[in-house]
Amino acid sequence: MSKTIKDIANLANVSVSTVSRVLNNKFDVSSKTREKILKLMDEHGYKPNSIARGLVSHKTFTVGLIIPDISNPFFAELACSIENRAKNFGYSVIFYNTDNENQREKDAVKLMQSKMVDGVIVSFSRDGKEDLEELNTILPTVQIDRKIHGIECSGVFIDNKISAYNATKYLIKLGHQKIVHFTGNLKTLTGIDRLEGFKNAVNDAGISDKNILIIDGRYSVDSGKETMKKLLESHFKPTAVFAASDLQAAGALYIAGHSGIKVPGELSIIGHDDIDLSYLVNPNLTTMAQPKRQLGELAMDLLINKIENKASKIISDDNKDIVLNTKLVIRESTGRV
Amino acid sequence: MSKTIKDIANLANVSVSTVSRVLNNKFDVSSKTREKILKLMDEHGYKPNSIARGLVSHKTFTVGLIIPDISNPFFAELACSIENRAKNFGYSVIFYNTDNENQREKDAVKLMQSKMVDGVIVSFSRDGKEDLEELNTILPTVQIDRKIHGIECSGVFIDNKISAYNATKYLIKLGHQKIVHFTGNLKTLTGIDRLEGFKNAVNDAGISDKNILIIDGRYSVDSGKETMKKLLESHFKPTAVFAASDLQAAGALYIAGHSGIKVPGELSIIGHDDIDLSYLVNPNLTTMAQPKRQLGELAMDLLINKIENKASKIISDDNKDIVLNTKLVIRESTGRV
DNA sequence: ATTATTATCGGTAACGTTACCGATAATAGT
DNA sequence: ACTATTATCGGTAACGTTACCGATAATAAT
Repeated sequence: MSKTIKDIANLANVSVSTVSRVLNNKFDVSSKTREKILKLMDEHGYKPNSIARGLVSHKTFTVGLIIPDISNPFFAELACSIENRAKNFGYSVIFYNTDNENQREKDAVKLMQSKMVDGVIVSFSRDGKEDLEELNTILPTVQIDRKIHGIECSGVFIDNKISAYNATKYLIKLGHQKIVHFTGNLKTLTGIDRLEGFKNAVNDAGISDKNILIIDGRYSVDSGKETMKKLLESHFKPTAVFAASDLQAAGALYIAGHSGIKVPGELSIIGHDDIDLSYLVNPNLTTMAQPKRQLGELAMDLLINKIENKASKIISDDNKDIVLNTKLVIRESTGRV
Repeated sequence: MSKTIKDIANLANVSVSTVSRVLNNKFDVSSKTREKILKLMDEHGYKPNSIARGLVSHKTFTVGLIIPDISNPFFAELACSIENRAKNFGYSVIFYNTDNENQREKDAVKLMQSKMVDGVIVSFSRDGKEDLEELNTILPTVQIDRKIHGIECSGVFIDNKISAYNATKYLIKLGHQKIVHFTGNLKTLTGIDRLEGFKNAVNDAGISDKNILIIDGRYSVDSGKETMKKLLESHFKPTAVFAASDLQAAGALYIAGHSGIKVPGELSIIGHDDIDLSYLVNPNLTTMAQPKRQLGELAMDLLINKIENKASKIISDDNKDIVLNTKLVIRESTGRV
């Protein structure tokens, strides 16, 4: 079927070693035979078999990306920048959706090991701690977005506590004294930290517990809709909502709109992440902008470092987390009380 | 480092052949030694090296996904359903963003061949015709969303002409007689077909050329914004817009909103695709809904068929396109003139 | 008891590539 | 002219697995 190094060698009347040498730009081959071989490879459309290469070199130039859900715009953007960055380094990426299910995370770990990827970028739920721990011992691994503590595995994150704190503080600055928080998935540190940042902000502002409400949620639009419905059915009447994600905020906005609640007139809503959607909804969302492209690129850079340091057995400083900051983007969904 | 079949064989005092046999569930091994080996594999955390497997079996259980941009929600959803489906069949997927650049498409083809994937799902621009042709001869290939004609390579699509025709017809039914179309990327058949469907509909309705306007665009939000700005600066005052994608429609909506143009009061807008965004913007978008999940799943099914038929050398009927239909979803962005 | 059959296993080659060690021929050094 | 060096190449083993062909031992058939 497709030509091998052997075929080219026969065609050129040289040994496979020589062909391999021109393939790898080794210097000890005359320019005459090099040209000849190059020409033959081109004519016969020879493409090196990276599977065979991988077997002997123990390098596949492939990295794994294990994320909850690539149809979530936030992760899609991460994936995009990771893939672009990977391409620059000559790597390709194989992705795996976990749907936040631990069994899938386990499967993913097994898969990555079996596929002999050179490294992995992961966003695990806390249930996956053991699995991440295992993965980290067998492969260069970097975490992204969702950190799991207590493991010697660095990553790139944002400071969710500060981010949530600032979001809440902004609401308070606008005069809001009765605020509800739609939490993210509390099986992720991201969700927990945002909750804590929220609590800290209301505490620091001296707002009493009976004037705040915390409702459990997930990061999705559907969750935002459901949570908003729950809120409307309750007797708690807040003037502002801090949603743990823009998707939730958009869902809440949707329900508010269809329930005749004016935003920001009667209710202010602030989201988190600044995905494309946030400035397209109406009113468009005030939110905490994550540097998504940068997150992805830095994660890839960190991974490349780990991979290459491991190869050269250098003990380096690549086990330090990279923590970026979010930025408050003020748009139309928030206003003075 | 990690255990090999040889290690297990030594541990169990058997040959590598025997270990390989239990690994592949061959029947000619006694249950006693099978148990022993299974136990040892478990204890030592043995995981088969799929690279080595792939080298001898010429099967990697990996498929390629070559798409313009995974951060585009439409393709993200396709990718999600493709990956889920692939998982069911025991395959993983490696994805590649082309950014609609032909050079990237060429690179992707080379990559997929070199990585020895078992098959590929592609969404190419028309510039990539030769490359798709080449890919199709060396690997089981199925097209998705964007068809390139004149190649013996089937795929799953929607009927874009009919879909655009119906979208336009709906506008006409609402009484609109002055309509503009924001085209998609005309380097894709998808864009061309939607344009033609639009033309057919206005022609069939007897609307004269001077009452329609066609503006070149791309599928992105930014394109929608720019195109809308262009439209507003022109002297053409339509009562309705048919945008080739929801992203464009959302961009147009954004500009309309910030220019004080009431939608649908002064201008009706209909989009295409029905991504999540469409019902979250305000007013939410009337659009032609694509069966995205189904598109992805059927593409994967088709690919699996091609892969396995090729393996068993059966000449089958898998070179027929699958064409699905879209559905008009009436929401708030369109109204009577 | 002797042969035929089956169950169970081992040995070896192969997949396509790279790494390593030598071998030869060509050139340089004295 | 003779040795030392360099440039250029070939041969072979190895990576981890599977496929194939036998070999042995155990059982069944006569």
